[in-house]
Amino acid sequence: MDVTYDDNSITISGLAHFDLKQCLGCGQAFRWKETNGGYASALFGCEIIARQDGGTLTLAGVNQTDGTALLRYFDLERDYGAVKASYAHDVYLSEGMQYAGGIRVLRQPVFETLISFIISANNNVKRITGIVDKLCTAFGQRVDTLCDFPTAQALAAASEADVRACGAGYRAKYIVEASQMAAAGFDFDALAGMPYEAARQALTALPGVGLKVADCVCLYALGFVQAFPMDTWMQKVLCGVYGYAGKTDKQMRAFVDEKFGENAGLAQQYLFHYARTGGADCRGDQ
DNA sequence: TTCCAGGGTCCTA
DNA sequence: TAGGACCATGGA
Repeated sequence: MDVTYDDNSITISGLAHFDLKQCLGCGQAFRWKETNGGYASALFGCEIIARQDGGTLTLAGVNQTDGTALLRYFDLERDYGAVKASYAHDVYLSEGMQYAGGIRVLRQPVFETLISFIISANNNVKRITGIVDKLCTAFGQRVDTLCDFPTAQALAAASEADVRACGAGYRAKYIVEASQMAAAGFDFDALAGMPYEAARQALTALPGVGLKVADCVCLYALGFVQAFPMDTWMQKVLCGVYGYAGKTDKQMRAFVDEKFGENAGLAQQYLFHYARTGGADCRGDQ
C-alpha cells in the first residue's frame, strides 16, 4: 500500500481486499451518498469525496491530518488477506467472502455510531439511513453541500418531539437521553482502552443500548474486532447454517469465540451482508 | 392486513 | 434468570 498526499486529497494505491461500494453499502455506515462516480460524506469537518479505480482509492477534500484518520476509518492497515485465509475452511463464510470480499469493517466516530445503532433497534437499513439523514439536516453542522452528524451537545439540547419528527419513533427518547449522558461527560475515550467485555458492559449503561447495540459500537467505532453483533440475520445464519441453538448471551459468546475466534466481527460483517443481500438460503442447508 | 427490520425496556413469574 | 408485551414506522 502506497499513500501520497496532495493539497486537499489523499491517494492510496496498491490496495487489495478493498471495495469502496461494498464497504459503504453493507449496512455498517449510513451517511455516504452516491455521487458522480464516487461517494460523498461530511466527516472530520470536511466534505469528502471518495472514489475507487481498481486498487487505488482517492479521497478528495481532506488535509493530511484527515488523511491519517481516514486510513484508520477505512481500516486500510489490517491484513485482510490473512484474515480471510484463516476462514477458508468455512464453506458458508467462504461464499460470503467470495460474494463481497472487498468489505472492510470501518472504524467510525463513536457518538455517531452509538446513535445510529440506537436507531437500528427493530428497524431496517433503509429506514435507518433516512432517519440519520434527517437528524443531520435538522441538528448537524453544514459542511459545504452536506451536513455533518450532530454533536452530542446538539442532540442533548433537542426536544424528544423534534427528534421523533425525524422518524425516530419511540427511539427518540433514547437518542436524547443518551446524548445528554454523552454531553455530560460519558467517557467514550476510556472505552477503547478497556478490555472488550468491560467496554461492552459500560456501553449498556446508556439508554437504548443493550448488548447488541453495544457490540455494534465496539466493532464499528472502538476497533474491537472480536465483537459479534447478534441481530436477526445473524440468528438466522447461526441457527440455519451452523446449527447454533443457544439462547443466553454467554452461550452465544462461547460459540462465536470457538467458531470465529479473535476476528469474529470481521466474519460477522461478511456473513451479515451475504445473508441479507446475497440471495443464499441462510435458514439451513449446510 | 400482516409481517418484518442490524432490539431495548419493563414487568412478571 | 427467562419469557413476553410493548414500542413507531414504512416497505414487502
